[in-house]
Amino acid sequence: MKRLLERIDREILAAGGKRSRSRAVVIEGFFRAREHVTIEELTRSVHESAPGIGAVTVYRTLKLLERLGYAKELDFGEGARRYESNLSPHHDHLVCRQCGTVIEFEDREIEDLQDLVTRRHGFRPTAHRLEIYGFCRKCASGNSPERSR
Amino acid sequence: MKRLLERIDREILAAGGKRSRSRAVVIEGFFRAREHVTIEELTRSVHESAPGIGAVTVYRTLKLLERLGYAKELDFGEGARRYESNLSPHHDHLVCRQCGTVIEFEDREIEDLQDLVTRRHGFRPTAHRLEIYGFCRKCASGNSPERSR
DNA sequence: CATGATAATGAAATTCATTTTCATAATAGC
DNA sequence: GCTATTATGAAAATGAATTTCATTATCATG
Ligand SMILES: [Zn+2]
Ligand SMILES: [Zn+2]
Ligand SMILES: [Zn+2]
Ligand SMILES: [Zn+2]
Repeated sequence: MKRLLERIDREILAAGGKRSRSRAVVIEGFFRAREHVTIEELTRSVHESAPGIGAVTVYRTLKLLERLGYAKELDFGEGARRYESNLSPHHDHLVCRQCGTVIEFEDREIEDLQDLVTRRHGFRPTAHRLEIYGFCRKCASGNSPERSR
Repeated sequence: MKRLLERIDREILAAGGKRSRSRAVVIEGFFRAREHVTIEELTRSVHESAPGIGAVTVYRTLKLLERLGYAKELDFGEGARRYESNLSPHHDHLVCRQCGTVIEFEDREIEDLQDLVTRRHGFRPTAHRLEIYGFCRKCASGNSPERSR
């Protein structure tokens, strides 16, 4: 973690930026937070140790991390974006509409078929999103837990 | 088209709704519009023949069509939703980030693999979205046309 | 064809996530 | 330390979508 934060700091400096305490707190908070976190959730968690940090800084810091390639913006159609760290390899998502649980999956075959499709259309892909919505095992089986997020 | 509009009218009546001129104009406009239309585009096109119709009615009518199963809400991450008619069979989208062109595709294998994935996780799927972003043939080859939408 | 009940409309107001503005504070490099 | 520049946070602005509400249109019935 320390290494990671130092590396990001160096990249910010190299890009003409400056270090800042607030931003460091947000970045560390982001990597400690669970995946698929909303700005609002992250802001609240950051406020526990640093109440002075404005939500705007959280917004700005996540945009920055995204630009640097460390964060990925997600949109599960809830009205507010989520972010996940981009350290783990590419994956797609199963999103439970009942309890909000998000299951990550990676399917090499699907990815390969996507490449075939784009090639067939002369399309040069830069990114994709595959989300499957529905009900997770628990919620599908009737004993639906509370919506946890 | 006439048949379709009558059928929708009947379904609205059956559901306790009433007919309305404005709504009929919006619905017809929607089915005549090109696919993947935004509310703003549809409102503008509707205004050409019926300037009095408020955008709110367009919003409401598309929500209604969605509830009845005739329209599908899309979100290509542009900040405004798009809608497409739900008459054609399921398909997914290639979206060009340069010119906005949207190519529809349907890949039985990908769909089947998605089913496998969900089953593997005990997940009961109700919907999915697969969008591949990048550059269409024209834009990838350099002679990038203007952004058309 | 009234008439009363209910649904639909449109303008304006509201909501809510996100972005922008701007005055102030912090940081880097000298 | 000094200066130039970047970062911050509060407040304001933005913009899509929704809600409110007074008015209008539509339906069923007599
Ligand atoms: Zn994928
Ligand atoms: Zn994920
Ligand atoms: Zn599909
Ligand atoms: Zn489509």
